[in-house]
Amino acid sequence: MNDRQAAIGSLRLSAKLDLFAAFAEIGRALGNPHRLDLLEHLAQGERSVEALATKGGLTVANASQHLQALRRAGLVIGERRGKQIVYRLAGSDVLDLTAALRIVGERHTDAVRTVIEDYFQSRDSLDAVEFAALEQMMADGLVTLLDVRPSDEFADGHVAGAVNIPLAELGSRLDQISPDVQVVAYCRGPWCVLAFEAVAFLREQGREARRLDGGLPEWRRAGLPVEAGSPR
Amino acid sequence: MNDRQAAIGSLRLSAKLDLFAAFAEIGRALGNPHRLDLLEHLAQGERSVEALATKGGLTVANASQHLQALRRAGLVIGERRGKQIVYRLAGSDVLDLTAALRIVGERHTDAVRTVIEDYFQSRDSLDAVEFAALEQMMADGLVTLLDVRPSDEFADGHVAGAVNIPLAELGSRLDQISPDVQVVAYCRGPWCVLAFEAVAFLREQGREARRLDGGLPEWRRAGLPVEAGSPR
DNA sequence: CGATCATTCAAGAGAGTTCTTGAATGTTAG
DNA sequence: CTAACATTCAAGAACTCTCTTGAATGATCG
Repeated sequence: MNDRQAAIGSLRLSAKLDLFAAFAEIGRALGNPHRLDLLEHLAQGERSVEALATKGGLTVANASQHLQALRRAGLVIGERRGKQIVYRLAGSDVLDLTAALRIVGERHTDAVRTVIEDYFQSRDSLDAVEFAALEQMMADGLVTLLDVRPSDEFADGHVAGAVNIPLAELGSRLDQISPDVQVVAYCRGPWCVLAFEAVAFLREQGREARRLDGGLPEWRRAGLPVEAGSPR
Repeated sequence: MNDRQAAIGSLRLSAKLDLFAAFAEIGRALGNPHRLDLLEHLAQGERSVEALATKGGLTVANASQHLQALRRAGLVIGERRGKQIVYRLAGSDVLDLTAALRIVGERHTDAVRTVIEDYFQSRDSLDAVEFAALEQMMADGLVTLLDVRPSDEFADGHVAGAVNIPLAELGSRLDQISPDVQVVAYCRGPWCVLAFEAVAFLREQGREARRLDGGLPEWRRAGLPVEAGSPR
């Protein structure tokens, strides 16, 4: 029996480390800002390596390497489609994982609060509109729903009834937003900074503006209406 | 307006990278097998640095460094209590995060399946007993619930009605387990290898044994009865 | 079938992580 | 106040990660 006991002991240690090493690989994949950015873009829909590189501000070779790290961790899947390789999230549980990461970050990490407060003086801009509240406001005609992502992403799919004004054009197209109703802005996800900035800018301009609590992936996942088509 | 536009642009980039860097720090904290092990131990209850170092097979200085990485990421909290510093999980959302990590690992990472299959030839041992099923079996008197953690952890808190036989003593204390009823084994959590090995060993010995789907932290979190006291 | 395009591979410089060792800090007990 | 104790800090060696550059692969198009 002692041989078996010894075997159990040594086996335990290596099996445990191997198992934890596999989980740690997923953790490491989440441990880089660019890779989190890539995951956010992939949460919008599938994308080619080149598209992801452009959106993420990376060289193609570098983006490819990050995507391979994500693939090894089982977070994304790459599939050849014609000349390109198209990546997508490996499953909806990946969204759950990033959401869990976000919740821990929001609650416990001073860094996150500090970053947000550094850029947006008033805490009000943190106060987000829930999906259900937005639907009510839209039904009542009390709101302009503003999608501040770039036009190509809007065209690829957006919340039904949203108007697209990319953040960069917000200043010059302010006259296209009725001053009489509140604005609710959204972008790629709950951490997407575009919406924070749009809200900050609109408030500076004297508009009543708030952020939507979540972006397109969360909206889609809640089974709420999404439409696609060319931007205005 | 153009100044403001430019400001928005540059701000956007740095704010985004800062935010994602904060989240990535949490990811990195999850990106090391020893730190995942420490989190599993902390999920049992609060522990001093020395206790964690011993359980994790680390030097005290090294354990301290890992714990500080976890603390910077907002995953654990350290509090001075007398001469010692006692660490605990920063919140229940940390359990949610590790659970999300586990789910992605189980579904998508070949490495996890490979590791498990390498050590446990029969897939049956993966087939875990749910909490509700266990409660029914216990009510019917059809089961021996076996806690295979070391005695000190058992004494610190365990599932009500469980019997403690640490894995290392399982061979020599086999006669203390009735051969007439099924055995359900559990340990520290869903990835804890002790229970896997106990099940493998018991099956080799011709016993009917299965793993509980979760460990003490999950049981406690489900609001199910926990008792503390000295081991037999 | 050769040209072109998208992606991956390979190698290397620079930065960050991990673990070890020994000293420093801060708290308690006598 | 001093000794003992638990933890943290600091520095350095070995290793891993990240990004860049240029070449290699593999698919499509004419």
